Amino acid sequence: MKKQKVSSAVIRRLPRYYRHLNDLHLAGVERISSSALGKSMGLTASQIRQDLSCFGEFGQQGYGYNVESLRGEVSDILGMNRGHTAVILGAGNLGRALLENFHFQRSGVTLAAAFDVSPDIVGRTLSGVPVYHVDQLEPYLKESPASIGVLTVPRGVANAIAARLVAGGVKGIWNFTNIELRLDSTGVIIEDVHFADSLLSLSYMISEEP
Amino acid sequence: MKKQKVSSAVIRRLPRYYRHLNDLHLAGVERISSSALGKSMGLTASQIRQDLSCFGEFGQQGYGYNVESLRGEVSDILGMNRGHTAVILGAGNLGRALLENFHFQRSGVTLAAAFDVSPDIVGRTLSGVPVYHVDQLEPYLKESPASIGVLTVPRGVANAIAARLVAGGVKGIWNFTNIELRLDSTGVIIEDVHFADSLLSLSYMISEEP
DNA sequence: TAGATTGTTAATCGATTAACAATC
DNA sequence: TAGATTGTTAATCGATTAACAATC
Repeated sequence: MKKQKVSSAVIRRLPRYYRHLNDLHLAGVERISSSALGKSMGLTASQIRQDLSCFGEFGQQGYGYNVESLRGEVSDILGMNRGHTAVILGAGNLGRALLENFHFQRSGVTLAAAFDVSPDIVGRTLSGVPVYHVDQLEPYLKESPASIGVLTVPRGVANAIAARLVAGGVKGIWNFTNIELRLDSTGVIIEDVHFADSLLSLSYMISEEP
Repeated sequence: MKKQKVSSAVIRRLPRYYRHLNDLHLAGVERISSSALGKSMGLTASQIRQDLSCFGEFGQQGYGYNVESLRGEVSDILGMNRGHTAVILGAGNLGRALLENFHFQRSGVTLAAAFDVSPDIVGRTLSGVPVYHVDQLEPYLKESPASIGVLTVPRGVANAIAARLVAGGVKGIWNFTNIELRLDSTGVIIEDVHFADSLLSLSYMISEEP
């Protein structure tokens, strides 16, 4: 087990490893070599072995990797078994789509509550998740700490709500607003999902040749 | 103007440049140097000049860059003025959230139509966008070509619908399903938005220290 | 003119790939 | 045992940073 900083390129590949290993497991595959896994993922065998070696020695010479046990290792590495909990801030269209459709539990995260300001939904329960008024955020987090805040509020209040989440003790913010949060030096991790950036990259790639 | 392949690292930064330049413009800033822009974006001045030099010479010694004109250049590079059109496949929760909330036009893309199978919404118009039955996809695209297909259908039908989009002539697929589409050698670009991967990366990053 | 800042070339750094001894 | 495949070290490749002449 090495104890050097893991590069962000590796971190970005870990969820893909998990996804592929899970699919292989569901398909009944028991063992796989780095070269076979590489072929199916579009990576080199070298890269896979190099990546995994950041975290331990999971394979066996002459055999390869046991799919189920490697999947377990990767899920541990990803923190899927840490019992992370999340709260959603903003139950508008996008917040609700996530709440009702995205399977947090499949990533090992328990979605515990949602917060909004609209009287139409505050007090209701959506897909088993209670919706509270944003005023209740601080007392709620005091009682039920959460490690992740999902930010799906309007642009204008994003930074203010983010600051309250940080004060409330979350460790990470999953940011769906299209602004860049400024929370320097708080140690809180921000993971951005910038739809517009993604669409613009696609636009660039399909625009190249005439 | 160099004519060498632009690395994907640069492509990923282009939308951020656009976003920052747009904000600066809206804030009334007229000119900016690479070092000032770098400071505000968390990049080195060198990197910004290096990135921009892939596409042309947009600055002036001793002065820097004109914000408005550089914003225009970047929007051209990104293909925002190419008149791209998009269709959404799948008007369930996520598809509808995109349709009703995401401002395609701000990325220079016109959202022309949505397709679904549910009798509840086929035939309706949501946020000005007509919803047709998926059966109509082929005749629709023949009549009104689209460059981008937004894929928000259930996992099970994703590959089949993607293939139909490709056959219908789209140049890119904005993929929100959590599978990896296999469209090798069609030349169609796939841009993935994998929520689960993003959340798992965040989970990893907040799980490191005990 | 003097100061500022570019575009570009060279140097450095980091990530990917290749090679191979170890060993199941 | 022989074949397969690992983990790791070394080589290569690419991306970022630094330096600087050119020039507004």
